[in-house]
Amino acid sequence: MQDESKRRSNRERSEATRAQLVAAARRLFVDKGYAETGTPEIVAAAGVTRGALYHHFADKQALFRAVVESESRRVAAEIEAAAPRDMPVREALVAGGRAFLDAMREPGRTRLLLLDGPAVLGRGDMDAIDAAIGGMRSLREGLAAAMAARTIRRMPLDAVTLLLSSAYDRAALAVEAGADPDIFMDVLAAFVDGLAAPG
Amino acid sequence: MQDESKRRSNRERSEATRAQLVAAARRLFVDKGYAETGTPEIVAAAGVTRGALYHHFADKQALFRAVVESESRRVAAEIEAAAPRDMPVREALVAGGRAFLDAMREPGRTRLLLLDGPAVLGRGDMDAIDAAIGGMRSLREGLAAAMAARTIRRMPLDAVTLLLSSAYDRAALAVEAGADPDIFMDVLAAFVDGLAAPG
DNA sequence: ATCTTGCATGCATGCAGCCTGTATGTTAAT
DNA sequence: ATTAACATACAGGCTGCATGCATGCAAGAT
Repeated sequence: MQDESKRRSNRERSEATRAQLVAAARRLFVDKGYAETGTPEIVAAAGVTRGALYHHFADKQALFRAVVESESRRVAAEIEAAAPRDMPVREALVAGGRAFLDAMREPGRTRLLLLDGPAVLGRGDMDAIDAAIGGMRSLREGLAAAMAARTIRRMPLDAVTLLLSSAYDRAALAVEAGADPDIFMDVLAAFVDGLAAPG
Repeated sequence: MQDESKRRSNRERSEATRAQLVAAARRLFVDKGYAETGTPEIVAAAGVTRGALYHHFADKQALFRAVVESESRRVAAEIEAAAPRDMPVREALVAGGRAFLDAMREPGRTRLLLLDGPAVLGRGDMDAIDAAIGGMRSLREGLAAAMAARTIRRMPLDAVTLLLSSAYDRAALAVEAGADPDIFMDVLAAFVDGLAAPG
């Protein structure tokens, strides 16, 4: 076993420190919320000092943003794994929705992405993150495909995406609060089917 | 002009002080957000001291809750004025939705009720406020009437209410961000019509 | 009816603890 | 030698509480 804690390159050190900070921050932000979590607590959990934190991140909010982006990426990955692009459009929408609700049951995700995220980063920034790397991107693509295939009516794509995405978000919150996922899946499916093209 | 600033009864003093605190807090919470607004700033704007604030409210969060409840009541009042109980059910749903979007254009309401509210008070408390005194109560009643009249299908009422309410919320945010209200009204109407009972 | 007496209410001030962001110092990589 | 990666120390601000004071108020005594 050669010495692995010393003689690290700067790149390695930075990446390790950043990862530890993001991981520790995620745990604490999830457990206590953004406002109630102090940077002294975060750096203690990460095993570094506040100097390291403010070397790698501009401020506490920037660290939070890193946590949110990481989490958003994971949710999107789970959705895309469950609803690949070559799946039939309606089936993909249902499977993607189901995967989203499942992914959001991972503890802390609703708090990070749906409660603290919008309040701390602003709705505009959260929408940008969601549209770029989050689950909303998948939904938008699915709806676009469904419109192209005439599975659902042609409607303003961005507006439909935003509103449906919002309904999915609220369903995730309800499920975490103890509601039955199947009931919400059914209602969400009814929403989508209600947009079906006539004929 | 008789002396009106002195010799106030205790009740009058309390109500005046509370009202000034809530009004000043509302302005500042709207302008800068909950976290960025300090109690020294609030009491200065209200013309009182921090002692008065902590005499009337348990903490900063309790003051925020008072602001949110007041705002929620006003939104609900506007909705009920536009969609009285004796209106035909589908018409009432549309009129109520329109009134909600209009009411939410009052500056600051989206921030108070849709961004800071859930983060500061928690989704559970915000849902409780919304269901008890806010716009969600009207929506729930409208949907219940529509189901009873077979205007829309019979579905789990609470789930439908929650998801539709969430879509309306997101529409309000989009409108405030500059989107065209008519587009979102159309999409929301399509959602409701998609739930129409067959036949 | 008025007066006094005791208590509760409404509020002001000062304090203790904590947190954030920055500036400065130190060690290790390049 | 120069710079990156951190550690430490400091300044300012904020929250919640504890204490102190003045006024309203209720009830009995006169």
